[in-house]
Amino acid sequence: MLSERRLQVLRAIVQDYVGTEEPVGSKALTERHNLGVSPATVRNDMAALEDEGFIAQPHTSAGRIPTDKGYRLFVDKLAGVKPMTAPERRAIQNFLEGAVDLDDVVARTVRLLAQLTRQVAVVQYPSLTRSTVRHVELLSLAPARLMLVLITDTGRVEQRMVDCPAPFGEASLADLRARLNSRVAGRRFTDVPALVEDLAEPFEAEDRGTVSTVLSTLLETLVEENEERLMIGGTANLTRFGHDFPLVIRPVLEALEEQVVLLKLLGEAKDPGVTVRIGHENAHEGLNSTSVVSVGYGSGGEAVAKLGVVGPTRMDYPGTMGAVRAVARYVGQILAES
Amino acid sequence: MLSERRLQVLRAIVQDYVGTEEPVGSKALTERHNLGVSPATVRNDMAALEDEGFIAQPHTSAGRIPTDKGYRLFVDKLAGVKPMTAPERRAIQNFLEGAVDLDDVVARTVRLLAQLTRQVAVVQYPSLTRSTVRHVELLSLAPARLMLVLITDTGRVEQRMVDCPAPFGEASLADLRARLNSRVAGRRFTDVPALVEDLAEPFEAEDRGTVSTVLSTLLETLVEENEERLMIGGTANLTRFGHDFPLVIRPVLEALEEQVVLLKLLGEAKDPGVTVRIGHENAHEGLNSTSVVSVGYGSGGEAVAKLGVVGPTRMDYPGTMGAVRAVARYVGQILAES
DNA sequence: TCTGGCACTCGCGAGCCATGAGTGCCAGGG
DNA sequence: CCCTGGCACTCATGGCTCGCGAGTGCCAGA
Repeated sequence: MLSERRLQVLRAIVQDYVGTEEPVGSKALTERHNLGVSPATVRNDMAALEDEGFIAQPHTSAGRIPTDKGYRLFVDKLAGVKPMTAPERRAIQNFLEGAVDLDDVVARTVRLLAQLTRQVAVVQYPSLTRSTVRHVELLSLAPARLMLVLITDTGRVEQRMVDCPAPFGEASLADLRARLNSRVAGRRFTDVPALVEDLAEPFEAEDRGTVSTVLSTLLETLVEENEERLMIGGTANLTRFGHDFPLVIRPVLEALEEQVVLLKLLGEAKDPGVTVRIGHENAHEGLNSTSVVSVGYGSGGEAVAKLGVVGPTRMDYPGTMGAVRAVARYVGQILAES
Repeated sequence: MLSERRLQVLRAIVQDYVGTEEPVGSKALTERHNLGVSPATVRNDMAALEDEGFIAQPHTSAGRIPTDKGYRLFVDKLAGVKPMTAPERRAIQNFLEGAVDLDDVVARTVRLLAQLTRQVAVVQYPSLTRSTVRHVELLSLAPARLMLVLITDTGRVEQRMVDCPAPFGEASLADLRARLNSRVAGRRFTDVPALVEDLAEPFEAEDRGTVSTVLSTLLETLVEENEERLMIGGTANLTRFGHDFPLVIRPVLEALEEQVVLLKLLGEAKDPGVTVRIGHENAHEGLNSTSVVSVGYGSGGEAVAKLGVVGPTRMDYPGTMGAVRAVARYVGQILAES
């Protein structure tokens, strides 16, 4: 097992490297951190850390840089989450409170995260599956054409066209609208299928076709919208990646364009708290030299979606984790209020 | 005035430079294009073109590259728009026809444009001001709380909460819904304010407050939504910018994050056809080394929004213009159908 | 187990030079 | 008057050497 001092050496290496972007040597370490030992001792410790795979040297006569494994240890054991200061928290709250609708909340959150962390921010829209139905509306656009509008408790609105197998009268429409809402309003999306199962029964034979078409469209909407949307921002921060960045930035940009990839990325994190995936821990190849810090957020006790940032593995983990956690908390509050 | 041959020399320079990314010299020019004259003659022409500001040399002993002014002349006089081939057109149409709703149309358009041009694509959502109202729906969420849903002919849906000054009965609601739709359905957004002016009059005194609240919310929606949305994609193509790209890419990414900047960018183009803004012709500083190719598109004869691409000034203008024009045409078709 | 000392490695930047692409200019010919 | 071949000149580029110095590993002694 690694001695206490060796862990401190690792911590110092991570901190210095994150700060300077340059490989850190034994001498510089003893100067900047008072470890109470000489460079030679530190060298021995570094050799041990390298044997264990926590640090590596880019070329023979250079200092050491942390490996993914080194960052992992740092995050797990050596560093906490740096809480936001009170003024920062107030600023976050003020900024988010100005939002007028759900799109705006998400847009503001992305901007905020990107600015606070100076990294690329990713925010998932609140998921429909965990949401509840506020209202279902049916509009008649043409004799055999309806529009179905679904309104969720998070303020999201989804609409679908429905082509009816047969003309559908206004009276039937009002009837269906009333029955539908009395069944599903206030209920969770996941419960809806069971709740509407026998809804077509009371209708006249001629209307049943349309009713079941409407119902299946509704159910489809629930399922389809599980391909959840998300918003990203702060891509300009990619230029902070480092000197070799032309090679690194391209796959990252490509990955960021693939919503599927990002959703999987966020989805993988199962922890209730802040999750950090470092370098090769990310399944997607293009993101092998990035770290992803993510956390769930939600309007109640329950997480309805995730948000996070993507940055270089060489990032300020405590600060980033603190910012991500704080933003998630306040977004949750805002959603609960509205 | 520039002789015919000099224009051909300029055209050849632009084409070669776009192809090779390297300054082009007199000898290479005569070899690759059969101009029928010797390198020495070309040199004289080049000197003249340089005097006029159409080309420049990065350093003394290097070839020439086109200036913004050179590209401008090329686009205006020397190059046409390269039409898409039939298979390309079919592919565009097929790809866009798979779209299920407006969001999907825009998303697909962005992807398509980015792929065809290998550049950054920007697509503006169809504007509300030029659209017409398909339907206005009013839902009662609570005794004194309504939801207003606005559906446009382009398939866009906007919703707003309305807090009523007094409870509003179901009968009044149905009445208002009917009157409202009979007035505005099928009408242009710009005409709506005049059309609903006296709509509150037939109502009972106790309801008038609510009616006028609803109306003003509706009008607000029209105005607010002039802050139009847009979608961008293909940012990974920024890596094609060239060798010096770290310096260039950053301001571009920053500009792309500012929707306001992009909207202004697209808005500036007034031509009915494809508009090209080259390098410093772009008002925004960060985009001084990029060119923007944009065009309006719309579901009828009229343009309801713009789309375009942002790329390096050294781009294949004829091909890009062709792709942009073709995509706009097919998006218009798709919108008209739905 | 820590420390000081010492020899060794090797990436980096400076300086130097040859190369060659490309230019401008000029004098001669159609 | 315009085009052409020739010629001298410029200068960025790439290969090369070389010294510097940061950083290491190892060892002997406290």
